[in-house]
Amino acid sequence: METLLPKFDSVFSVDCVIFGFQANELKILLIERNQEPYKGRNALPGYIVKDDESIDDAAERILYELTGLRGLHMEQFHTFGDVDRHPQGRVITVAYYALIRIDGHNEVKPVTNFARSAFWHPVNKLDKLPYDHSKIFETGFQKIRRRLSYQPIAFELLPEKFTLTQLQTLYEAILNKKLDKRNFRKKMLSYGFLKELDEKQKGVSYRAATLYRFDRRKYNKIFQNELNING
Amino acid sequence: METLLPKFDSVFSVDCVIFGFQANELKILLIERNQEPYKGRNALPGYIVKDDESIDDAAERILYELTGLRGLHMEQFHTFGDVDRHPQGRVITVAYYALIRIDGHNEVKPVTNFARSAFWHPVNKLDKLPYDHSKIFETGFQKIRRRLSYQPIAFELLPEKFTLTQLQTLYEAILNKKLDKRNFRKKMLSYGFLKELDEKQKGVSYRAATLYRFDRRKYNKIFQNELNING
DNA sequence: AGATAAGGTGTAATCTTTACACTAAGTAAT
DNA sequence: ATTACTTAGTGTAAAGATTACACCTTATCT
Repeated sequence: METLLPKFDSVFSVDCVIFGFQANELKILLIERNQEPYKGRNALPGYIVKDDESIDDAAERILYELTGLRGLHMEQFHTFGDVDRHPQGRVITVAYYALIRIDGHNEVKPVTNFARSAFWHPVNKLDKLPYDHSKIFETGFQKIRRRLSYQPIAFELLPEKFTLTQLQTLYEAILNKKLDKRNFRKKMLSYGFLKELDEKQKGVSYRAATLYRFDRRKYNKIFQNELNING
Repeated sequence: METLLPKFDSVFSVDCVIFGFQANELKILLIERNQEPYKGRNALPGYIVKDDESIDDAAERILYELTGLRGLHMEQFHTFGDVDRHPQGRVITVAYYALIRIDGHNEVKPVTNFARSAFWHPVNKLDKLPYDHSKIFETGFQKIRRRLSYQPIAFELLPEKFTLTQLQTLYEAILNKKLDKRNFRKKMLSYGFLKELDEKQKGVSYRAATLYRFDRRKYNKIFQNELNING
C-alpha cells in the first residue's frame, strides 16, 4: 500500500533578512562567514534546516546561532530554488525577514563559529553578496516596502517611544522618497493608534519633540488588518 | 578548503493552486490521486521536484503531467515546511498559483498515471483536502485576493472578450462582496486600459452587452505596476 | 541677547469615493 | 404586434481624502 518517495541528496536552508533602523538609516544584519565557501565574506545569516524541525523553527534557531538574536517574529517571503544557486550542491533556501529595534540589540554576536562576526550594515551601501543573497535581499526589501503601505510594521523598527519626525524619516528610508511633514503627521494622527506621551525627547541640542507610542490594542480595534499609506 | 554540506533524506515538492472562472463561479483545479497515500482522494496537483530542475521549472512540468496544462505563468506564494505535513517523511512543498481562462481548457487530463483524473471544482464547495492542502489553498486564495487590488490579474481568468458584468461578477467572486454597478464601471473605465469593441455578446436571451478587451500595452504605459481597487 | 535648528501647526483646491434608481434594448411568449 | 421579462447602461450630489504650501515657536548654545 505504501509508495516510496523518490529521494535525492538535497538540502534546504533558511536565509534571513533582518531589518533595523539606526542613526536615521535603514540597516540589515550581515555575518562574516567563517567557513568555505566564501570564507571571510559578508553574507546574510543563513544555514541548513535540520530534519526534525519546521522551517519556521529553523529560521529562529539559525538566526539565534548566527547573531545571538532570539524570539523575533520572522515572516517567510520567498523560496529560492535555482539549480546552481549553491556551489556545493542542490540547496533550496527559504527566505525570511524580520524587523527589529536595534537599540538594545546593538551588540550582535554569533553563538556558533560558522560566523566570525555579525553586524548591522546600511542597506544603501551594500556590496554584492555571495550566492544569490543580493537577490534575496532585494526581494525582501520590496516585500516590506509593499507591506508598509497596509500594515503598521514601522513601529517594530522604532524604539518604544519615538517622535513623529523619527517615524517620518523611517517611512522615507523604506519608501525612498520625501514625504510632506504636515500631511504625514495629519494622516498618522488621524488613524488614532498613536498615543501622545507626557514626555519629550531628551539630550538634543534644540527644541525637544513630543514622544509617541504605538498603541497596538487601539490599532487592532480600529482596523481588522489594513492601512493605506502611500505618501 | 571545501566544507561538506550536511545531508539528510529530504524531498521537496511543488503544489499548485490553479484558479479558473466558469459559469460565474471561481474554481480551482483538483486531481484524483491514483497512488497511496490518499489514493482515490481529491487533492491539489503536486509532485516531487527533480534534482536537476529549478522549482519554477518543476512547477510547470508537474502541472503539465497532472493536468495536461502547459506554459502557464505560475507564481510562487508560500513554502510549507512543517515536520509532519507528509505521512511518509520530510517533504517541504513550495506552493504556486496561476490564473487561467477555463474556456478552451475545459478538458483537463493527466499525462502520467499518478493522477486518475483532473477537474475544475468551485472554491466555495471544497471539502477538506488531504495533507495540508486546505491550508495551502486558503493561503493562495488570500494572496490573489490581495493582489487583485493592485494588479490587473482578473483578466487572466476571463475570455479575451468579456462584458463589464462578467468582470464585475469575477471581482465579486474573488473579493466575496457585492460591488456597485455604476461605481465599478466608472472606475474600471477610468483606468483607460479597457478597449471597447464593436461587438456584442451573442447567444443570450436578453439585451446583449458590449464586449471589452484588456489592453495590456496601454496598461503598461499607464501604470508602472500598480492599481488600487477596493470596491 | 542673538543665532541656530528643529518642532509644530491650518487651509483651500482638487480629486476620489460613495450612495443611489430609472430608462433602454433586446428576447421570448402569446 | 403586443406584452412581459431580463439585463444593459447611465449621472449627480455629498462626503471624504489628498495635495500643495510657509511661518511662527521653542529650546539650546554661545
